[in-house]
Amino acid sequence: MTENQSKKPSKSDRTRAQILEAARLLFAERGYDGASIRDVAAHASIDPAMVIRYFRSKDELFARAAVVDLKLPALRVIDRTDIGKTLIRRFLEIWEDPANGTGMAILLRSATSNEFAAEKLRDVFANQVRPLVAAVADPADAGRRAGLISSQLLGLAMCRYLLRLPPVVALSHDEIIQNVGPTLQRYAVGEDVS
Amino acid sequence: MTENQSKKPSKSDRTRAQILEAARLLFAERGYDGASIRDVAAHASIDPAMVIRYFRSKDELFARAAVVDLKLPALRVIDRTDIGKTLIRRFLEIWEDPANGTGMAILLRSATSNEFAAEKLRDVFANQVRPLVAAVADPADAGRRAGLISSQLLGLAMCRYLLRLPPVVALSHDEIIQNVGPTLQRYAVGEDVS
DNA sequence: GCTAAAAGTCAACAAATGTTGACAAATGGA
DNA sequence: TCCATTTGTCAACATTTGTTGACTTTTAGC
Repeated sequence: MTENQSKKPSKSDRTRAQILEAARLLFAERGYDGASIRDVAAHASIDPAMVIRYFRSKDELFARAAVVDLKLPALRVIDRTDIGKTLIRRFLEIWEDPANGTGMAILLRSATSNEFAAEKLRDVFANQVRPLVAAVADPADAGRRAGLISSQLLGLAMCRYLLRLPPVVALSHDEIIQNVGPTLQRYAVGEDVS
Repeated sequence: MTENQSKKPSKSDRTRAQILEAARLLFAERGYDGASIRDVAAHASIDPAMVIRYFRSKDELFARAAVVDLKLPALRVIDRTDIGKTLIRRFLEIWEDPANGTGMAILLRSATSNEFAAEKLRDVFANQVRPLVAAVADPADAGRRAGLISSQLLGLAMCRYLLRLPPVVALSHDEIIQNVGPTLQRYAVGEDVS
């Protein structure tokens, strides 16, 4: 395998990193179809052939670029009445953090027209949001509750970061937390959620 | 203008309609980039050149295909305590109606990577959702409230119809109305929304 | 039935795309 | 210094794409 021996930061693993960085930027801004290998190469000041040499194909490059780890807080240890606010607060942090925010943008930007991205995005919510909800609510309801939470979080991200709907862009963090927090709180542990 | 004189259903305006129907179907399923003119032509059992003849370009074809009218009910005349449920109920109807649902799918599917679609989608919420909210809430807050509502509706549509997140797909209409209704109600007229 | 306009067919274009292979330059250990 | 491996460059490929123009077939009024 060509995995890191964790020894040499040698020479042009840097090239590899530059390509990946450029790819993440462009995939996040333009989506899978909109970002060509030539665009990525130009952005990394490198030859298009190098992109293929380092990553075997565009699909594989995209797979390497579309990495996300929400690092959601364990809801078990937080105040049960603050689940909603904690969730939305953490979510905003993720989107603002260049590393994770870019990953989410990459997935969301391409998920509507790229089955791989769609599957990856479903995975994120199935493996990172749902188990988290299962820890605080009846596991039998966890799927539905996680689905509802996902719909609100994903819609907010769409409106604010991709679609850039002006009134949603204008919201401050505090306003979002105050407004969306209660929604998530109810979806997570509300008794009226069937 | 080549507008209908509302006289002749003559001959191959039908071709035009077939092309448009095929285009709407494919744009809704695969997005702007994913649906080629040749695909559309094949689906309409017609020559690709005909697509260009009838609609001058792919952009123009897309513009003709991406038509949406939410036909939202006037919130003024409905029970003020039922705004949320009415909204979400109407929204579900739209997405199930082949005509309007397809239009929304076209826009949403392409909005993340096509600026025209994004602008059109922003228009839908600015011109159809916002004024409706302004009729029942302080007009000064209408933008923010409409934005929040949009985020939830759009996220639900993403999860249920495009991303097909299993737990969200599994929800019945009644469950959605019961769960999402209160959220929209609070976004529309809730006193704790800043 | 004749003819002009409409509707449809066909082949080809230019551009963009993912990908490849042959070749040159640089690097680093012996 | 020499040589083998790595790193980079260049030109080209095959395919797909939107689009066009020349041409043929069909239609419809006289």
